[in-house]
Amino acid sequence: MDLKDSQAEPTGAVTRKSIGARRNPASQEAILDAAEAVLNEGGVAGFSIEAVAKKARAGKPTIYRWWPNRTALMLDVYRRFKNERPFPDTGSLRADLVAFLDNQLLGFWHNSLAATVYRALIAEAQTDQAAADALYAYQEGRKAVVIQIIEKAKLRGECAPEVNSELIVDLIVSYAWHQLLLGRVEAAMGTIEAVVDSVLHGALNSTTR
Amino acid sequence: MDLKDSQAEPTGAVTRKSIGARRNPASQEAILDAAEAVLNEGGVAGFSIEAVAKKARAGKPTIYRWWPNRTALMLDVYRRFKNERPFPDTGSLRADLVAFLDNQLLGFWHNSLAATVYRALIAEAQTDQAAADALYAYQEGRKAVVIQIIEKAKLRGECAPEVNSELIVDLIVSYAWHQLLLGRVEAAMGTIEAVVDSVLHGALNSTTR
Amino acid sequence: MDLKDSQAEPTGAVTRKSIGARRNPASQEAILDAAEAVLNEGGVAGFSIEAVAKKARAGKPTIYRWWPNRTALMLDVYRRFKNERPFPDTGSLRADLVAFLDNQLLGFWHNSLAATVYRALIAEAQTDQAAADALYAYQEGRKAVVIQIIEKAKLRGECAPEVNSELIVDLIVSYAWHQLLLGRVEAAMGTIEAVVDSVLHGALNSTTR
Amino acid sequence: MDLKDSQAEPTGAVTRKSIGARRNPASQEAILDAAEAVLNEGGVAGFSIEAVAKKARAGKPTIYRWWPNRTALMLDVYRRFKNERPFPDTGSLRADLVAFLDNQLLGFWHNSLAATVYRALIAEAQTDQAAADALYAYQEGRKAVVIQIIEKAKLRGECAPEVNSELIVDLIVSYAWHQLLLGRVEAAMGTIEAVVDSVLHGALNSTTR
DNA sequence: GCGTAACCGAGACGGTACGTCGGGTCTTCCG
DNA sequence: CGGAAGACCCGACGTACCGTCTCGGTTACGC
Repeated sequence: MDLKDSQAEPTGAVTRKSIGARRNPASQEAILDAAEAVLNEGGVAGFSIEAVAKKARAGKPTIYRWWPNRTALMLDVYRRFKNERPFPDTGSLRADLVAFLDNQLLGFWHNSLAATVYRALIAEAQTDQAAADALYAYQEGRKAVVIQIIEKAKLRGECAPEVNSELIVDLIVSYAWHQLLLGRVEAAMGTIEAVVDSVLHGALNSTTR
Repeated sequence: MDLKDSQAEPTGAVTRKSIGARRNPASQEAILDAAEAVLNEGGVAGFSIEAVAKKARAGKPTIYRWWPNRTALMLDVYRRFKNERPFPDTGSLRADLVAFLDNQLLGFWHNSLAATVYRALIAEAQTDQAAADALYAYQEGRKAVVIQIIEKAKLRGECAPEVNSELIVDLIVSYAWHQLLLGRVEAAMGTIEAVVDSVLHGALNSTTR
Repeated sequence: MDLKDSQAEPTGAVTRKSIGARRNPASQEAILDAAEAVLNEGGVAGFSIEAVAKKARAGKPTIYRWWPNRTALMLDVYRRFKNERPFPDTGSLRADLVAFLDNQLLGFWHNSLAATVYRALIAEAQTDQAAADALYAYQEGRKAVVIQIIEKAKLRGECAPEVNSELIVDLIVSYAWHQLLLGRVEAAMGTIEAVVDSVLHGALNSTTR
Repeated sequence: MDLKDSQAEPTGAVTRKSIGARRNPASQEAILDAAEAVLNEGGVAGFSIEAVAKKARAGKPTIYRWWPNRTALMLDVYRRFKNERPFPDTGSLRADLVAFLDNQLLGFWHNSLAATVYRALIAEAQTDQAAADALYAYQEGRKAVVIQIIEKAKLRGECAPEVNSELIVDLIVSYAWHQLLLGRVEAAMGTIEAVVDSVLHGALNSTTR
């Protein structure tokens, strides 16, 4: 957001030449910047390799050389957003799950281009198996961190030992996806604590258990 | 599934003429049949108005006359699948939720063209606001039934009164969507009971509450 | 040459719609006009389907629908030039051959876009067998007329009966091609009579025969 | 035709390193060999600098360093074919012209890669002025030899003194070009003597002169 | 009972974007 | 400095669909 102003519009002065028989990082940056800008301006529709190439002042073959399809490019754009906000592990499972849902999912998507990109990625994955695989792999990595946190909570005795950690994470991630895909991220921000409490306490009447 | 064999392949003999200044039901049927067939053969990708028109031996304007865009057409295709399987209300919340997840969601999608269509619809909704609205409205109607069931469980004392019914339904629907969108419906079939139990009992260690 | 002014530059007002499920002559005219204009402006290099489509305000698929490749399009452009100048048959073989070389070949190419197009066609035929075939067929038709004239001269006794008429025509056409391909049409204009005389009288010293 | 076997297919073992700050003849040979091979395999179409570079295991800049464009490279390829077959000067104009047409032109092109290269050169010259100039110069040199022979025939009294020698040569060369460009070299082989006789005796009925 | 309005199949139209190919330039790294 | 390598920008290729349009023909309805 700070140094891509020159590529935001093709000014004619930013032409990048080859720097020899190796990948030119400036071009890759410019392409990712342009992809981001295109998504920002035109939304998911209107995202095309052609538009990105034009905005980046790059040739289409240069894009196809490094990203096999638009999905891969979008995934890279998304990865650049990967916030490095601290993921606390506070010692409280509830606080951790709230932070997960807030910082890493809904809150990360809220008011952010990231939501647009991720929605597009999921849409793409419905059509393109490669996209689906990439998305799945990416997501498994994200989930693993939270699974570890739940396992720690089990050791602390905070969490029931028979609980399937992955299932818990899935429930939370699923909820976030669902709201994202229905365009209800903002509304869902207010439900974060209620969701976590639901997942933690369950629906049954504890007096009757 | 029973009377569309003749349109499955354009045999040349099925040409439908106009029946006057009114909608020809045969054409509409043929178009929906063709749309279904195209989805069956080519998956979500490969679904194009052009392909449907060709398969249905219909003109493109005939399609556009009755469905404003491909999303509307797909939604109609999906509606034809709307299963009328009994939705029991057995008196047991757990059994009802399992049935919901099984009959209405994952099990309905399992081994079915419905999954393909629904995935496509969700993908479409990411781009097309009209699709998103239609999808949202459709889904709200489906959720309402289950919300009522939970409310009944509250009255029975089976479910805690402070529970947000919609949230519970959302958790279950979200889980199903998530698995659908990742192409993991089959695998998810085996987790149905675990999911319902998770939602019902929560993750916390009940001995420490 | 008379009614294509509006298409010469895309003015925005000339958009041609479909006129139903059949070829739109206006589009074909506009495309040929545009092709001619592109050749006029950019020469043979710079002639691209893309440029023609842009200039004609036509979609590329519309061009490809009717002309399988750029060669076919160029050939059609050339055909439009086919001058309908009278081809005399004056009763004098020499005068007729001079007129052929002058009106139909070198003179036709002189100071004309036709030369550019024909050179490009010949060049294209070296690469593309379809172009070669089309060119050959076109040329055979043109030659046939002159062969008939020579045959008449034979009947008049003006031409030796053992002469191979086609060979005579070939010599003259070949000479014209050669000069065209070397870009020497203008210079060759001055040699027309000498060439015809050479072909008619031969090189041998008649006193020694 | 004898030492280029190793470059015919890039075997991986033939990489030529630099030999210091001067032109590496092996590379030049390899490039010409590769160009020839590419022409042989893919014909005129399919001849690209890229293909030659790949086949020769050379970098594109190495080619561009020594040949300004593809035309120059093709011209060099053609020059390597310059046959040194004896050009007789038998003392008979007819025999000499037949030999010229046979040995140097049609017969040289017959069943030969030379035809392919020469056709490509002519095609290139239609687009590229430099190619046209080079081709013209090359051809003038070839013609000069035959012009001398005709001049000798004039001195012998065999040829009419008022005849334009260059024109005679042009007629013959033109005929050969024409047949070459239409891909009719083989068929034209059988017309060689008839052509020469036509040029020598002319078409007019000698009894009426 | 006859004109007309709306439907139907068909397919051309102007477009946008796709993913690929090759052109000619440039730069690095190695010898 | 020569040469291999290959990335770079660019422009054109030929294809697939989009959504619109007009056609010629076919009923059924309303005047």
